[in-house]
Amino acid sequence: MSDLKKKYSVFLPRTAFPMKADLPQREPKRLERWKADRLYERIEAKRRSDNAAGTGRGRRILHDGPPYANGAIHMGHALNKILKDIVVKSLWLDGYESPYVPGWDCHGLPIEHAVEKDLGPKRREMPRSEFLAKCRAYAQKWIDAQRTGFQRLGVLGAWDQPYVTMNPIYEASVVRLFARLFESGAVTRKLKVVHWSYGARTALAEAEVEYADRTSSAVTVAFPVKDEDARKLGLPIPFYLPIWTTTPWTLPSNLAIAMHPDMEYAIVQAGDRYYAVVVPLLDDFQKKLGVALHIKEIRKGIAFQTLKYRHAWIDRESPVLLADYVTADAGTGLVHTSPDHGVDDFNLAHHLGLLELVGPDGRFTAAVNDPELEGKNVFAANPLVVARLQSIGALLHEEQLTHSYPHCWRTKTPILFRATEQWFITMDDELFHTGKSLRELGLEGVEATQWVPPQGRNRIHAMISGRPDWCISRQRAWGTPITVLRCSECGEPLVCPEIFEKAAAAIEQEGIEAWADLPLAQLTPADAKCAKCGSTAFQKETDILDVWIDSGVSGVVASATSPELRKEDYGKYIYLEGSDQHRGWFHSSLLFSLAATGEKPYNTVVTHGFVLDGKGQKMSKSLGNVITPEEIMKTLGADILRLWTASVDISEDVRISKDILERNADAYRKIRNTLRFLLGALADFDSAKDVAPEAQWSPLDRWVWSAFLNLAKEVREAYLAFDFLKATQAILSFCQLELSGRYFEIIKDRLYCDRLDSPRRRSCRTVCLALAKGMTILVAPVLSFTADEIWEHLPGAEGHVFEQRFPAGESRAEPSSWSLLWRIKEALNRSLEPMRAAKEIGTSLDTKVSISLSPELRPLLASLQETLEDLLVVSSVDILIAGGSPLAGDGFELQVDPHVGIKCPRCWNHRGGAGAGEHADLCLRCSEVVQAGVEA
RNA sequence: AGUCCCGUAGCUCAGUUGGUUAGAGCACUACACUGAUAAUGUAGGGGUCCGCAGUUCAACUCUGCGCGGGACUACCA
Repeated sequence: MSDLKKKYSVFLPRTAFPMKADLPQREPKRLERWKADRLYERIEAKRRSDNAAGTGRGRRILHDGPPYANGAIHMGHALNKILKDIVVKSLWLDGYESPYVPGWDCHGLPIEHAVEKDLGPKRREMPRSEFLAKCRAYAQKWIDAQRTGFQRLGVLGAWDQPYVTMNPIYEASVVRLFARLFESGAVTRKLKVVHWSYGARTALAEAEVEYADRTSSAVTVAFPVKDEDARKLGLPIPFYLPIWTTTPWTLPSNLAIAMHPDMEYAIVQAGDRYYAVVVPLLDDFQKKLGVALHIKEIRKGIAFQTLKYRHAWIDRESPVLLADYVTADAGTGLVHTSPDHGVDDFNLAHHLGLLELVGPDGRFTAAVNDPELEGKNVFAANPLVVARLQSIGALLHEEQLTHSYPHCWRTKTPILFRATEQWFITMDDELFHTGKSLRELGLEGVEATQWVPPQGRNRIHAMISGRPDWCISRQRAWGTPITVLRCSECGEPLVCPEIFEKAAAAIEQEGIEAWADLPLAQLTPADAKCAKCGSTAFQKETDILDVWIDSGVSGVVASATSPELRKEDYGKYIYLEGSDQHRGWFHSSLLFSLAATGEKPYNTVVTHGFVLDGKGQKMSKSLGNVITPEEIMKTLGADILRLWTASVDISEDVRISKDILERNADAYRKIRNTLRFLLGALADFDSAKDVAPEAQWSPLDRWVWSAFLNLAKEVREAYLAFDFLKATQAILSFCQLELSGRYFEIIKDRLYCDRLDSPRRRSCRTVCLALAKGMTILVAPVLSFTADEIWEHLPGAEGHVFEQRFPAGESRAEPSSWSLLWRIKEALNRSLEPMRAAKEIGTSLDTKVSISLSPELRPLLASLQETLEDLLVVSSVDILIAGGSPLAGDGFELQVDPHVGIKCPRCWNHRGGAGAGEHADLCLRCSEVVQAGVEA
């Protein structure tokens, strides 16, 4: 029997496109080819010529947020870069020029530290410029590593010409833009409270602070109120304000006491004194004093608004101030305030002046005017202060408190907060004589930007409304220098355009290293004189700029310096970054660009969540749940990772795990096999003679093409709206339902068994080719490697898949008739199941179906103009028009029975027995095909 | 600790202004096919919509309080 079966040949799918993807092996080879073909440049050139010819859609550009050039790429990088690549590729396929210029952020502390760590003690002897060169080399190493990693993900872009913040041209641009910040009136110099390491004698950035447990003396101290001041407010006498602090050494700098305006304070008698204490802490206060408290009355904090008090031992009168940040967690609800040594304190009370009693070495200066304290380290002074409080009767209580306290991570000394002079970008002063402040301009910019998802708008709006002036100076080395001079006598800065330009010119040649080496004499203007003290001696400023300025002006600098970008691109960029960049790059780009140019860089900002593990936990070494792009490249390949990227809801945090990736590999196989079937159907397809004009397409082919056009519209719109999840789910579902489940099942017969030149086979193959092309294009932004591979196997495909345009066209569906057919088919499938279970049938071709139809449905089915046996993949169909009462439910009923006819050995339907001679058991169609084959 | 965001099948996601029996794809199970074959088709099972309380004729959907997760800002007198 088996050789009888073999006797009849059918036209099976045939393609060189392999079922097994082998992505980890094949992708790198494909990458090499892309590189050799200069694929990126080729696509861009194509879009440029389209635009020149008037057939393009103009320019739409995603501006890359620069990753920090430190360390190997992680999943967060991969997610971000792949998303950007999907955007760029969708724009290409929609007909835009969309140059993608990747960037790197290179200056700053983490690199400086890494290099210092490598150098060890050698760092101290090293000239600044040499140290900077080491930092430069370190950053370059990681740029190269990351570039390789990003390219491996399939990201196309101007990898040969990235923008790099440590490029001398970039550095010089930043210096020039900084000069413009001065011109715009955005820069001021003022005091700020910073983390100060007396061990390193420097201000520390957040990242340099580490927390460790420390035991401090926590004291409760009574500050007296003058009797006459107490009387003015009707307070009992003698009246004291008790405060609690863990840093007794800051008491000489006390300039105010903060109370909460709305909290209730009890006026209590303890022994022969009266105190104010916030109500929830009364018990605590009583325990500390060890005597009974008698509550006299209760007042809100605001009632103390005008109260003045005396310092515990210094001859000084200070005010009570109201502050919302006061809590009733610990202490007394009255907060010791020294603007020199606390951020809140400074913000609340710096108008009272700063005392500057503590020097950079952490010792009290002569200004303290106290022989016992002068010259003492502040932490060593703590016991002295406590003893003094004890002796004058101001100490109500002392205890040892172990708490988490900031330490300098290099010298391990405890940190103090210290007010120092720094450079700031001012948020509320008028800029450019526009009558508007940077804050106002920023908020306008937020309104004029499209935020995706829309919640981003609120988030950044709140930050810009509330943010303080931006401190932009750092006492570090690896960064853009603040190219001003300082008076050698009094430290007053000398800022002038001439110096900026000279510095910029030198830096443009040799990088920021040039600033340290630039001779002072060359820089100093001829008649320079200190505005404050009249001195003519100057030295170069050694502070550098906050790295956020570097990256914040990347849009401005890249537009001006990248060969692929133009000045007019600025202002219309798409930004796409993790949601943390609301506070980071979106924020700095908006403010610094506005301050330097008066214009914001972007008009669309897209954000995505963070990558978590399969359980929604943050990835960390200690949890052992870290997945790296590198290992995915080795095991599954970039297209699987890309599919994952396009299958999760990026507006929230996203999850990844081996299991989740495996699901995506399954989905990938489904798509790959669907495309492979189409390619197989196109074996030996000759575009010259096998194409059927659309007017001759069969109804079924027109149906599937309409369905495809609907899909293409949905997918294109989803891509352009950054909704990649929707795009891939639609594609996947189309592969599964419309193509594999419906269309392919039906066309197998005509593809395999019709004669080669049958009109419906030709129509079908024409549509298969269109579907294959179209699907490949739709999938290309995500499955770039695979799309490229398919394109090579497509008959008559020209150019590169990324040079194509999204398929478009009006869908001409006849939805009601086809949806009726699919409902009938579903019902049929359900009734087939029990028959299979009973071993009455195997395939649906073993059956005959009677359909009882409501009369009004008859024309619908007739309008399909296809043979129902073919559409339902059964051997025969009878239509019975139901008379009398209309049929319930869907308007049809099915009667399914095993077909008893002769099975055609070639096409397996049961309409056999129509052939002649030795082919007697064939069906009519097959016998004709076989006959023709014999004759030919 | 504060602010903001999130919590629907094993997984990834839909779920219109509150309104019948909460959907899709994958995975799983079974069956069929062996002419998409390390494929393919069909059917089926599976959900206290994080928990509790409230508003309502009616809550996955609105409110409050928890729990869990994440981002940001702090660590504080």
